[in-house]
Amino acid sequence: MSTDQTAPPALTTAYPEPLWLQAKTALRERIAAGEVKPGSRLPPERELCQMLAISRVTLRKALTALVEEGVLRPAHGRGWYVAAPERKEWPNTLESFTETAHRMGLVPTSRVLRRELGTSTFDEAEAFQIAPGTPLFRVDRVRMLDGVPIAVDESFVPADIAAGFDRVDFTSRSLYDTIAELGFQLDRADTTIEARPADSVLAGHLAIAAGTPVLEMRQIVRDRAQRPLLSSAIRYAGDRYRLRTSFTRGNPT
Amino acid sequence: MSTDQTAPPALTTAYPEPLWLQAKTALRERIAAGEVKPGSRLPPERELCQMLAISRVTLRKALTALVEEGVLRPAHGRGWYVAAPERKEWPNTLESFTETAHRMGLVPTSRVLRRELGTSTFDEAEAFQIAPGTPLFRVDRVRMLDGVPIAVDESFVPADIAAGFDRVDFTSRSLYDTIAELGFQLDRADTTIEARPADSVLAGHLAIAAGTPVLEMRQIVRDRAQRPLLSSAIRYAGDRYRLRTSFTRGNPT
DNA sequence: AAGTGGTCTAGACCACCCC
DNA sequence: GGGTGGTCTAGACCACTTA
Repeated sequence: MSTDQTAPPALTTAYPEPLWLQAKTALRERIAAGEVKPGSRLPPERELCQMLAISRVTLRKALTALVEEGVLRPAHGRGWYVAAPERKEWPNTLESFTETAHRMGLVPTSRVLRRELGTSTFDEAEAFQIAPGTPLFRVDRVRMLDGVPIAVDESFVPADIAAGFDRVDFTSRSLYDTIAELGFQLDRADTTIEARPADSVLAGHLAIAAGTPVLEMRQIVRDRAQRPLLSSAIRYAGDRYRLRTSFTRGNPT
Repeated sequence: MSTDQTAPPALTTAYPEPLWLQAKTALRERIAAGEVKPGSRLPPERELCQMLAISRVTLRKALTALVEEGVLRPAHGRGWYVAAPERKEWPNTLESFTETAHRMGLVPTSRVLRRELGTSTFDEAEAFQIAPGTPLFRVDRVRMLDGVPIAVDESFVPADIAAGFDRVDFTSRSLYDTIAELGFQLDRADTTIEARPADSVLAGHLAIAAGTPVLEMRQIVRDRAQRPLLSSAIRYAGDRYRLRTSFTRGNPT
């Protein structure tokens, strides 16, 4: 055992966790605990080095890693700042109607316009990759926030998946969640979005004038086997709703 | 020892580019040139240090950056390997205007309406998390397919990033690609989408009637450090365009 | 001018892989 | 073993911000 050059075993002399990782989690926890509030500055690097008893290079590795996580932001001659807590858990998912409602502190409800078991038309069959005439479960709903109509949702589900759906109360339940809770692995949703004028029927349901801009989103949701589970068309009153999402362009982590 | 502790930098004494960045591009170019083929090993770090005349820490910063780009893969006791040029299609990217054009066999072009260096307003400054009055580069363009106007694009870029952009021909070049080629790591694009009626100016550019539905997409594109690089608002004629994407669902929980 | 982050170095030791 | 990447340090200088 030759001399250990200096390194007084500060607090944690453990091999399992690299020092910079320990520092990173320590810093993140302090920030999460509110010791340093969002928007305010961290102590200077040289100071943090003393506090954590690590070198500056190591500290900076921890700080840089926290930047990638979106926790910190560096500012050259000024210091390290805590980023606004804008953290989304699933950054690549579209914010759902329910999520939007909760973010805005509103109550989402639905009024069922139609709910039936029919047979698929040629177009529907093509979308689902099934034979025309195959039974399809259909639900049409007006979706509301605090009782104000926001959108009209037309959804189709293959009948074999939708067994028992005629007993579900879709005024408060999400069709999406209902399918997921049946154990199906929802994987991806191919989506198109466009702006269209409202026709008279839609305008009636939304209490807007015919011809008013409407945001139309069509989705086909598939499971891991790429089997279509749900096809939906939602039409939002243009001035009452806004889709929110975050696209990624980088490498996976 | 004769000392001169502050060793004069050897060959590349350039201030503008950090050494590790020079090393990174040098390595990437060598790999791209085929000097090291995909799947094979790079020379040992200590050797590369000599070749590039830089310290190991600096070299490793370059190597790590190339990992983030997907060019290299580290293997602990074995070496650094050139990653297979697997071009993954990131599932959650929005189909770009150019991609849409190619898929449909049409030619995308742009007409520049405005291109100027101005100062940021309060709103713009807030979006970019910079001080109001900070210089911003702005480009307004009409985007066309086979000469038919499809959308109007208003984009803002911080002036320090946009250095030299006044010499770029944006009638055929993508603003997005231009930024990416400068070496910025575009990471995510926070997006909102809504349907609005066209105002008279917009309607004029798109040759549609005022009040016609328009699809409005606003994005803020950030790099890995979550620094805003680009803010844009694109308004598509409702009956001439459709956004296409695919969302994935993080399903655990 | 002082304070802060950004870059860089030389050298050390550890953990992993393979012979 | 010997070679390789992974971590860590102390100290230096540079660039940016603020006063």
